[in-house]
Amino acid sequence: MYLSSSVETRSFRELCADHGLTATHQRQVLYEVMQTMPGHPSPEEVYARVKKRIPAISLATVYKNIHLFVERGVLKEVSMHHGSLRVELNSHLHHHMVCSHCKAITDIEEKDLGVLPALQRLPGGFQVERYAIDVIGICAACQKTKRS
Amino acid sequence: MYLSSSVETRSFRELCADHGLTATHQRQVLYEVMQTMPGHPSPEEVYARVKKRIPAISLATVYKNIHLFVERGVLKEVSMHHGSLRVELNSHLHHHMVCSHCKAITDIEEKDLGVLPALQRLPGGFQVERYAIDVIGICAACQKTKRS
DNA sequence: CTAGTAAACGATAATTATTATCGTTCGTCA
DNA sequence: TGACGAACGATAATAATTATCGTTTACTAG
Repeated sequence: MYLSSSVETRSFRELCADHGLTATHQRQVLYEVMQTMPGHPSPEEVYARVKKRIPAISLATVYKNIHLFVERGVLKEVSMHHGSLRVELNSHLHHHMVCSHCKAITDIEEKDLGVLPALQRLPGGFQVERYAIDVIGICAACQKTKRS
Repeated sequence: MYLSSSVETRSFRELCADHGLTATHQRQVLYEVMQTMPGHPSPEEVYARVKKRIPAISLATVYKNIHLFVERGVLKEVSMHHGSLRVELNSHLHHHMVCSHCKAITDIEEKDLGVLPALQRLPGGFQVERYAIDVIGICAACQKTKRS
């Protein structure tokens, strides 16, 4: 298995170089497939698509590369994923700061966020219940620990 | 097993009545335990605490009641949970509308949200990477389907 | 206060999602 | 081209969640 040398390939190799990734055929197909999936696919859905072009690919490879891509900023996860459901009492209005490194969740008061989005007419007759804002970044502890 | 008739119990029964739930001992303890957990506990963590007061309780009961409480608005989930990881290409700035009924995710442009939160000094030296805003509500399709 | 009935419970099997392991193959660089 | 670490594929293992089902409980009417 080898990489072709088309224009698309060249730019994919650049993308990998920019993000410190080695360029493999699997990663290229995964990336190209993602470009054809405008929604918010799950790993299984991505796997199904990639499998059409690389029938021998392993689901584990898809998972590993999705995580790598997210880590390096090529992909992002749609809502923060904490491994398990997290709940809280539905009391006063507040939002969350989530550490993208250690996944720790801290409350933040709505007023500390500054100006809030105004409730407007939203597309498609969507009936708004509430906003949930995640401020994603690196917590103080992980900043000290340096580098991921 | 029976319910005591303390003041706390009376208000818990009211809470259940308000949310259309039958008042059971397990639910009362679950609710009281949640009041002592200010963070963002997982079902397992809640289970561990509840088990101290009701050693015979089943993990399944904790899951079932957490879901019920979330459904009826007594609890809320910290980040939307889609059953599996969801990813998207990290392209232009946008956020998401999430249907709390069918969990469908739709993109929404940042400008369509109205005013955005201003980046301010955040508590604890948290270094912000980005905001992720979920507009939670009921999508048009689920509004037609009426009532959950 | 007691019986009837639907809802809730507990135990546990089953399912889903994700991660770890490990022997083989590939990509990079000298 | 050859060495070596990274990535891959297969698959076992783990973690999280849900389904099933027989028993018990809460609510209502009498």
